Amino acid sequence: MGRSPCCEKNGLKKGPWTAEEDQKLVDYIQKNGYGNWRTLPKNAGLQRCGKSCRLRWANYLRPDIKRGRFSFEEEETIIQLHSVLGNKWSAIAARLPGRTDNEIKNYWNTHIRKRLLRMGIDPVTHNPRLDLLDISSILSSSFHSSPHTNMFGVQPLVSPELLRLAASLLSSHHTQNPNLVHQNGQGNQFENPHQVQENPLLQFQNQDLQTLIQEIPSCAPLNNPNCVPFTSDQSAQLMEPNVDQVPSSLCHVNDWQNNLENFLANDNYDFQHIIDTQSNLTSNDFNFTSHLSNISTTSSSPASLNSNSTSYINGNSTEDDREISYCSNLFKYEYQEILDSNVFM
DNA sequence: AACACGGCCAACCGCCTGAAT
DNA sequence: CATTCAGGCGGTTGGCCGTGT
Repeated sequence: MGRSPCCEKNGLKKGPWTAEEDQKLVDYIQKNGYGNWRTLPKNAGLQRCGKSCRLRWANYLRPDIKRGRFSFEEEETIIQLHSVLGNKWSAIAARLPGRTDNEIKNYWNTHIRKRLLRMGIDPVTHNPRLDLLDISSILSSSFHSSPHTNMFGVQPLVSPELLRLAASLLSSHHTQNPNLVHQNGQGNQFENPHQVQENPLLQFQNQDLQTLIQEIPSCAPLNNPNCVPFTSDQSAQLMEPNVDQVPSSLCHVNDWQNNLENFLANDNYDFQHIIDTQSNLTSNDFNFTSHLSNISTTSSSPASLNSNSTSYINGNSTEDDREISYCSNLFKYEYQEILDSNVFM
């Protein structure tokens, strides 16, 4: 025989907890501690099963739970951890003090996942969505002549061809590096060892990519101490028509865009050489920036001004601003991944 | 004011693993 | 060794609430 049943399951209450039930549970745990969820409800005078009590305590009543909106740093941490751990919410929660797995799971499904999809990023693989590449290809063909936005309100970050190449390179790198393989053991959907040998990007030189990564202008880098939440004064300043008053720690989106465009036009990086030597690539493959042009024109948040696409990038800004930051960092991250992999050796 | 709709999130469901018997 | 269950986890649901019409 096995263990005896923990409790009589008939007649137990389900559904939302009342304040009275919460108080009973808190009082009991404060006096006796928790651990034996099997006997706890009976001892605490609750008509609930132990499982329900454990969940209520862990997700809501625990005193060290942090409430309120997720910070920019927390959000970036979730995205980065999810790219490595997948849907291991408890493992992700273990690295975010005060946040529960349930809360992170809900936040992912209601906010982050949708935003990644809107950005054309597969929230499962964190790679560009292959199902959008054909659409992106059509839209990017008129990239130079007309800065139109696509159905998501943004320009493609990179060309379809480059996305495909990056995706295949990343997938080969992920399968080579055990630290980047999901814990559930599932392989990357792009896994194909032969792609590495066939990929023309392999002919890029290490120095070219290193130069590219180092010189891409930064915007709101992760963990940058200068990227701090808006104070009320700063928010007020952002609403003022005189944009010269904006604190220097904030990066004006137009400045960032101009910097990036200047960089791309700079002779320091010989794009033409790459284009000339790679028959699969064209000049369109190196246009990254105009997706910013339609950002924040409709937002009424203090982080944005409503005219002329004036948005500011800092550590605690609007969802649009977070998209810019994430796009930029994702772009740099992808190239760093390519460089870090040993496929050039 | 009434209704419809969609977003959010607390709580439940079902499965898996390891421990107890 | 087989059986049974507690605890833990991820997926899903249903009700509440805000917003739009």
